[in-house]
Amino acid sequence: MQQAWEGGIMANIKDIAKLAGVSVTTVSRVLNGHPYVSKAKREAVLQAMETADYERNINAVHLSRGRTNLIGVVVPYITRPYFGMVVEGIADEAIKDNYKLVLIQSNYEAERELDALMMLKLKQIDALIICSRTCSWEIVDEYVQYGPIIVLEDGRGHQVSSIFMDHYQSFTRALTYLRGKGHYKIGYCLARQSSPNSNLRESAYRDFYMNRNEAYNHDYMFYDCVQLEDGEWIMQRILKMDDPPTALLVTSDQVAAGILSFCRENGIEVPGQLAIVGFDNQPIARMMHITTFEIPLVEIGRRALLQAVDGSQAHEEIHLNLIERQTV
Amino acid sequence: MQQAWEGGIMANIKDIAKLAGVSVTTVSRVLNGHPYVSKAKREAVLQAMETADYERNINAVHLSRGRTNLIGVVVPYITRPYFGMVVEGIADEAIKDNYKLVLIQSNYEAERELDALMMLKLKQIDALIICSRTCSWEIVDEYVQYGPIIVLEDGRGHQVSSIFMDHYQSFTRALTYLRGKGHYKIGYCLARQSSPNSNLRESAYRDFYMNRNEAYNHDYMFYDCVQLEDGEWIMQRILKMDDPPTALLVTSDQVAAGILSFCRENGIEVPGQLAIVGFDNQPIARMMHITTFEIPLVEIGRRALLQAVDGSQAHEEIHLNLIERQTV
DNA sequence: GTAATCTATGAAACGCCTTCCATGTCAAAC
DNA sequence: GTTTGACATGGAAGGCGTTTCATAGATTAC
Repeated sequence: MQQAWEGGIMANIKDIAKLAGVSVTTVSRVLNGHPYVSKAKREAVLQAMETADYERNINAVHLSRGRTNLIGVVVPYITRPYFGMVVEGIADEAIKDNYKLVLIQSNYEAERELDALMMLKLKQIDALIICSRTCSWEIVDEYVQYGPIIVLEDGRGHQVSSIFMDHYQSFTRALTYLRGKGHYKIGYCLARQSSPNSNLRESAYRDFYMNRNEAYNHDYMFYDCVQLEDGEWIMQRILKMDDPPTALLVTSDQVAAGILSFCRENGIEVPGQLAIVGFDNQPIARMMHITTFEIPLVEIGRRALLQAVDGSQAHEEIHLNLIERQTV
Repeated sequence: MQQAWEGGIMANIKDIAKLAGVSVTTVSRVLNGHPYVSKAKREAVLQAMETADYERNINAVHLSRGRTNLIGVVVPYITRPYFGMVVEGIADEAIKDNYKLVLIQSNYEAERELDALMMLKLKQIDALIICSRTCSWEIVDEYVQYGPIIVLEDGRGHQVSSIFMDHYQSFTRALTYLRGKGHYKIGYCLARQSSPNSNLRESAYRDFYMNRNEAYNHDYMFYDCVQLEDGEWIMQRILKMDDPPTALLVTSDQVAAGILSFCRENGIEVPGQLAIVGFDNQPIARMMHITTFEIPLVEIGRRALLQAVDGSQAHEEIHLNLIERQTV
């Protein structure tokens, strides 16, 4: 299918070659900045491109090279600030390396993630960054042969690159910190019940109590806590308890903010009656003075992109810092 | 460049044709679900594809078709909830139509937006949705010939599709509403000083006061207000005023939330001392009971994608509804 | 002075799929 | 009994760069 061009037809490399009186090879060399082109011919080619208003057919380049300079990014929901920040970092870095991003919003549906993996297989994207995995490792492992896959969770033991946080340690630290402040009845709010990160956190919690030979209350565990609004039902449930927790580890500042907001409106003193530790250090945590673990999400996004471009396998662990503010 | 394949080489359509004993045309027909293929051959082809673990080279398809099923989306910052919600809508709808998104974060740099326009020209994307424009109309107009361009602002008079809000009317309505509540000293907080949407709002403001032969105070106008944190400096400035505004039109719920939060912490009564009207109806507005104009951002994103796919030119105007809560 | 390099250049192969056009069969229509 | 149209199938012409290989003159090396 020929392309429209002002006054005729979109020029292609052949036309340019003819116009400049050289071979297509030479034009290609000029196009790609290869050496071994005489100054005279280079100029003739540039002139011809100018005259014909030439633009490379990028799809032909992709076909020929077998690469697209496109990198896939899978996020469950782009509206969640956590993922927004990661994508921001990825996008910032992508520009520098002349990559573009293909955004795949998975809604945590395996099928959509599979779609993204398939794009990698079909070489529509050069690499894939999975910000929160839905597919099983078995499936992901099948696709590593087609290109770099980067995950934001502990990927050691798999042929992927990964950049992940020390959730076990952070949770342990948070628990110790709260214990130091006299809290024994500590609850937590997680996002997905059985995500890799959640598992890590739950083991940290279990171990913390087991190591001390103490029992813990299953009512203090909340799942599917992801957004502001979730603060409300969490607190409603806590209010109904005979023996409510005195502290809450909340793995998203959004949820922490929702909880805190509810408390303020309902006269529940924070940290007096309820201490709150958030995660992420999002703007809202700063605004509401929430004590939280800082996660350098933008930076993580950047590094993920670099890993994607680099292609060599690596595993980076990120240590989180606790920022003490006013909710503990 | 041949592709690796288990035990040899990635099969291509020719291999399949040979394996199935048919022509490549027939294979292509099966691949694309065209009619006029006998059941026997169709099955033979499917069998062959199975055997050879065939996958189409998507880049070849793109080259051949001159389309990529990719749609570009330009947003200044993906972390801003406003754009996050729009992109969410776009992504939701894109999946249904089997389109993927290429995300271009412009940071309001014209060059990056130009990059996106260039992708359209090079047919790397089939259409482009510009959520907040940076380039001049002259430039955009040049690129409409290469494919559908959709803008989220009033695009009437240009060869683009557009979906936009009645900002003039909404602002007028908000002002009337506040006046009805006894407010004369009304200020506003805008994002970019000279964006199309801001201009609309400023004219509404000016007209409102001019029509009444009243003067207005230039100190009451705040620009570059986009995120939570901006609430603070806005309020700091207001606190320093001898004659501060009694009401504020804030064109982002994020900023409104920041302002409200500051007020609560500093004993400024809302709406007693300061009334606040937000825009967007984001989750945070619901949580903080902010009176706000609802903008159906996700739905707008959806429609934008539909316009992109559809390709026919259209201009949709969206009317905003005021949601009365507790800040006026 | 001759071998080894470097510089320049182009033909042709390669990446791979879609689609137009031509051809042929078979059954329904008149 | 012939015409018409639906159904089937394949050849070949696109769509367009990149890259390998071959060739040859110009230098440099020893």
